[in-house]
Amino acid sequence: MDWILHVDLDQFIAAVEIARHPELQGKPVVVGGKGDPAQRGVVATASYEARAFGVHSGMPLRTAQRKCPDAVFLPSDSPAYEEVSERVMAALRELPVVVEVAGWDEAFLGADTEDPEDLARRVRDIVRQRCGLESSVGIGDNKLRAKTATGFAKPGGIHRLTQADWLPVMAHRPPDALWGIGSRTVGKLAELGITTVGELADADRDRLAARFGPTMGPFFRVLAHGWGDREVTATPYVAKSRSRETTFQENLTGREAADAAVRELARRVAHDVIAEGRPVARVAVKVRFAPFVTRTRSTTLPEPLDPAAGASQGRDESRTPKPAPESRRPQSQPDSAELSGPQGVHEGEQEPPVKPERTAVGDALERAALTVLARFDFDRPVRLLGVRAEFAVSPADGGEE
DNA sequence: TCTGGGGTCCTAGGACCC
DNA sequence: TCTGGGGTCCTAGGACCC
Repeated sequence: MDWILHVDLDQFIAAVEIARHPELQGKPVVVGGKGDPAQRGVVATASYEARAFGVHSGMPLRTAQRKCPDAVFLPSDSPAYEEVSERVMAALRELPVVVEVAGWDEAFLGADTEDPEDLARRVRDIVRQRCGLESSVGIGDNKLRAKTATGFAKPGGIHRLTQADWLPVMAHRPPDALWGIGSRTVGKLAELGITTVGELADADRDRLAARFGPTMGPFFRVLAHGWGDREVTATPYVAKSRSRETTFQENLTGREAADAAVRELARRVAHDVIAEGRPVARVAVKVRFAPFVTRTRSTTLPEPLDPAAGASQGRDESRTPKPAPESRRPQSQPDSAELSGPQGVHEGEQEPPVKPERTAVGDALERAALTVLARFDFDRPVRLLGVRAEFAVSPADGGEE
């Protein structure tokens, strides 16, 4: 029989840090931001010992320190987590299952087995043996139920949830117990008199459609019944966009500071885009003004900017005074490595992760981002800036679906 | 609770075209 | 001149997830 398993690593990021700092075992550990609770940043993951003090993901580091003054604070080190994550996924692929990666610390497994609990034990064993990490496994007859089951399995357990026990288990819970419903939707549902999964399952489709739109409304009802997708695919995930953003330790004031910061971000995005080698169709800029108002503006490039195609790109030639220094051919190896002037690094700002090399794609992305940025008013202090590049949809994977 | 960083998908209005 | 209807693209914003 076909089953779907959902594996989720327990306190993943904290567990990776504890594995390489064994002296932290058993202590409250909080990972996030730059690891300095005095600075702006939020908790990425807290160890179970820290959670006992009320610390949880998304909480400002400052707050976490107030709740748990003895916690050890560590900076977030994404390359390290990525590497461990890949080892975990490789371990899972040793089993007779189809592995669909669903994030750094989770995956869906498709399996044909008569004993899914036994398979789940083997999953936990192999992840522990190969990577030294604990995990929890949900078993279901579709992805939603497997994923939901994992919540009941944690920490370090196994739980099965199917059609037969979905409503008995879920009906009395609030709607945000459902994967895909968050606090905003809970509020709007409450206005309709819907406060539980059971009530949502019985709600009128048309009423939901009128409130949430023709797709989302009926979808919420479907979720409440625990209905969903059973397809597990090993096809690697292909990103639709790449972005970089920074929250400044001190708010920025004035257009010039914003220009400099956006240049730097555009260079970093260009670096990622070049590594990907796929054409960019749109460029967006995000500005978060103090206190916390976020605005996004974007532009479709006159023609897709192709890192594999050398010069000519992006911005309308008419208004770019000089032709971009052509970075001809090998896109993975940019030519003249030259810093872009007194690049706008502010006070305590970021480690420069990659030297901003000058490339045709970088130049074009920078110009486009600056043009979009120029459409904002800078009458308020800025706490965050971001630049995003959206890839052109290739005919091959585009169109349908 | 003074709120990170990296993503995805849906909605809705306006422009534009036939 | 008081006026239709449909399709598609572009843009901004909202919501959610890890």
